[in-house]
Amino acid sequence: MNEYSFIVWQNRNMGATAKSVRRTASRKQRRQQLIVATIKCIARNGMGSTSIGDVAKEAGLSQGIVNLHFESKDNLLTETLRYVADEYKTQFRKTLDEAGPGAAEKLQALIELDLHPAIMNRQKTPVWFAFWGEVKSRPTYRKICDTRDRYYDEILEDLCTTIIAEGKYRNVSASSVAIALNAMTNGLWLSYLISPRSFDRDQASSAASDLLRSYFPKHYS
Amino acid sequence: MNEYSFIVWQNRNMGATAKSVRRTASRKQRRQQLIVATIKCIARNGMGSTSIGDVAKEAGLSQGIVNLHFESKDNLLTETLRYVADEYKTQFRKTLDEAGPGAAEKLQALIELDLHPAIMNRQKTPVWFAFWGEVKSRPTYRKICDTRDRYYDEILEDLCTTIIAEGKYRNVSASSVAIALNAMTNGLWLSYLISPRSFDRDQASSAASDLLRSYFPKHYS
Amino acid sequence: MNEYSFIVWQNRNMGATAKSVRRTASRKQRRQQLIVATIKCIARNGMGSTSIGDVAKEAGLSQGIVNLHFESKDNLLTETLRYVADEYKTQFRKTLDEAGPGAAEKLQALIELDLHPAIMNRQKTPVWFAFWGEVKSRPTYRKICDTRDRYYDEILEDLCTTIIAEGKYRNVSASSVAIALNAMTNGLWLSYLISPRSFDRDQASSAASDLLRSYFPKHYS
Amino acid sequence: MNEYSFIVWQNRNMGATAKSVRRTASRKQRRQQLIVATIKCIARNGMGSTSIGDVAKEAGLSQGIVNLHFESKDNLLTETLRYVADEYKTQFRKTLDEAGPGAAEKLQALIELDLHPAIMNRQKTPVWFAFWGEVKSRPTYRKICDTRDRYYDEILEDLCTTIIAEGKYRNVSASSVAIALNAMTNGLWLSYLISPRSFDRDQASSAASDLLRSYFPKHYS
DNA sequence: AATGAATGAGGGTTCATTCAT
DNA sequence: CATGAATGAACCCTCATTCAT
Repeated sequence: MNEYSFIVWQNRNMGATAKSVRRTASRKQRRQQLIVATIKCIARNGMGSTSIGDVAKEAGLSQGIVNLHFESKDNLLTETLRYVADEYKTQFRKTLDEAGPGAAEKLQALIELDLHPAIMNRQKTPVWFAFWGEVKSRPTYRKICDTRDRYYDEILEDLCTTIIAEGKYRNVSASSVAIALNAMTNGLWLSYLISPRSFDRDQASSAASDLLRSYFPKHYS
Repeated sequence: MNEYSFIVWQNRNMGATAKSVRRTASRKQRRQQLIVATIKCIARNGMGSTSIGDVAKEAGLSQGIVNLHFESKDNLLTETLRYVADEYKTQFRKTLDEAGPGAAEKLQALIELDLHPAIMNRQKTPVWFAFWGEVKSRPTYRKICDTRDRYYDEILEDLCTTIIAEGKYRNVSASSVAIALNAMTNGLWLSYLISPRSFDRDQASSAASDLLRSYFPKHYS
Repeated sequence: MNEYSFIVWQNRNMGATAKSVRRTASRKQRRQQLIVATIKCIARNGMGSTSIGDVAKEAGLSQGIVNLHFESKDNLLTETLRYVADEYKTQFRKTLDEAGPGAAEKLQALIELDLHPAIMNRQKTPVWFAFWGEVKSRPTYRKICDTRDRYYDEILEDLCTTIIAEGKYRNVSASSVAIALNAMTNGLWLSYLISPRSFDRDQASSAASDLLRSYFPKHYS
Repeated sequence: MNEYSFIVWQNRNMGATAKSVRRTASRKQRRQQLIVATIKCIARNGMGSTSIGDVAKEAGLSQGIVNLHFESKDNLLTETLRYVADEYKTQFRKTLDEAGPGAAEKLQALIELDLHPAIMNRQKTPVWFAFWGEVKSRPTYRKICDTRDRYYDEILEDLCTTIIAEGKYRNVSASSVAIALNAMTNGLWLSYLISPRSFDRDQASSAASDLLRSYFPKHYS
């Protein structure tokens, strides 16, 4: 790559990473750059139509780059899923910490996070489903998803336990509620995936609120 | 085909058709046979690893057979999704008709149908997710799924409307409940997909019951 | 084939054969029917895009019919070429016999035959070139074409010999003229093939006349 | 690639490139190498029996190479025709420039070029006919051939115009002669194609001379 | 570290041929 | 004789991977 084309290349990437990625970007940066490109490709074309070449092109790099940094496509995809899961977890954790102070507020905030454009959007939702679609035949994917799921469930169940204790609710168990809430949010992603046009975020949000109110009338009124 | 391979072939087909079908299978039967084989392959290996050759082998037929009956792989997959969706709808309709007599019983029966081994099993669930994984990039898939979804939603909402009227429930709208229930059942499929071992069908069932009871305490007690 | 579809089929073929082809058309009739269909297909789609299935469809018959009557595609094509060559020869012979009375008139008539719409048209010309295109790799084609060519040449040379004797022309040999005339007519077919729109039949015809006049001024004035 | 197969590979390529070209061949060189291989294959096996695999093997390269450099077989063929046409045009132009000084000499030189072994040989002639055989069904081929034809015609007509003016010939028009000469040379190629053994280059040459002499007796005596 | 030409296995598809009906 | 479902080899093309530069 000569000096001129390097500059072109550099500019081309400005949009993607918001800061100058050097030719000798550190290993970690390059990996992330490729993961981000992978996400874009999967979101745009689906898992089945995402080739290593597409990813490289999306990243503005050369053919061989993926195998250089990830050894195999399989690896890239696994790392991509891990990245997506981590990102989700980070936002989840942050919401959990910042919302409050009570368990009820935290719970509601977490539910709403799942409906927030930062999480449920035309980029991320398809990626989740793309990976879920392969879960059955890829044990590694399953494991990563499972971990995320358990984490989510555990925290939801803790919050519910607190809320139930606070409200002395009977007739509902914390685990039941956690299961239902977890399922519901994932299910709403599906509705959004299937009919992104007609999907009404507010309606979904109020459906979630209604549900919480039904479970815990004293907390959500 | 020599004698040995004929017998192999015959046996291989026993499962699918329960009797030796040779060149006489009607066009419709052959198509169904191939669709069933496709479902098995997708469930076993995932969408991305299902080749036309695999499907043909699974059906005990030759390479060219798929293109002979479906013209293209795309077509086969679309027809497979349609088949799966129709099958679901049939069971759904049957449950709706046979359960009863009241709306509450019907609603509960429909929710439980989604958790029933006939619907939620290691074969069908992965197939649904395999197709959902491609929804973003395949408008046809989206449409078929959308239709199924709307149908489901509509009936659930009707039932909820009746129940709400019967019980004079306030604080919940029929559409809210329908959305939440639809989302929840789909979400439970995901939990089942991700952790088929630890997934507890009874727990899921009771979570669903708890939810219904929370919404409509007078009906589910 | 039931009675209704038979009638449909029968009608469909009326145009092609101008008389009722029975279901039990004699072997010879069927063969011709298929050959005619082959010619149409080659003229329309080219040799490379003409499949046995296309031919059968064009003839309004079933897949297997070609192999039934011709054993192989190769055979069908060879027979088609033979048919085309025979047809040409028949018209050539007829022209030779009917034109006259002198050699000069006969020669001119033969040249003009090659430019006549009955011979040089959008159906036949491409077929000739389609076969010539394969001549190098198909000895059988070569032989058939060669035979036709020699026949043509021989007769042309005879006529020229007569004309030269009549006119006591010097400076030209019969074989030279025959070679040139034969080449020219075939070459005009190429011009017609390549630019059927801008090709001017009259201009070609007068070019041929000019040529004859240059060779034999006393005969063509 | 082990040592033995490397040597094999090296030898195989000697003919084509006269020195070991490995992965370094420039894009343009590779394309030409493949085009040359294509020409050989078509000349040897005919258009219909020339597969991408054959071409790659002929070039001593791998299957995927053609699509890497030409994107599709269609493209390769079109470029091959273009190459052949360009090559012809170059030789034509060179002959036109170098022959002379008069128009008559130039004309004769051009006619003789078409009969020269450098142009009319067992490699090139079949290739021309292979492409002409597909002209009807491939508009792109038609266009390329048409362009070549018009170029040829135009120059021939110009030369004839000059000659006619010089010799004050009557009874012939420049366009008539150009058409006839063009047709004749192409037609001679056909004779050569059909009977390469018995085709007599000298006889063809003298037939051409006779023709010129008949048209323009004052110039060719 | 990065490139991109090259590979070759595997995919979807076409189609001449076979054969039970 | 005729059909058309079925076969399976061969095609073109894609793409993960390798490797000389």
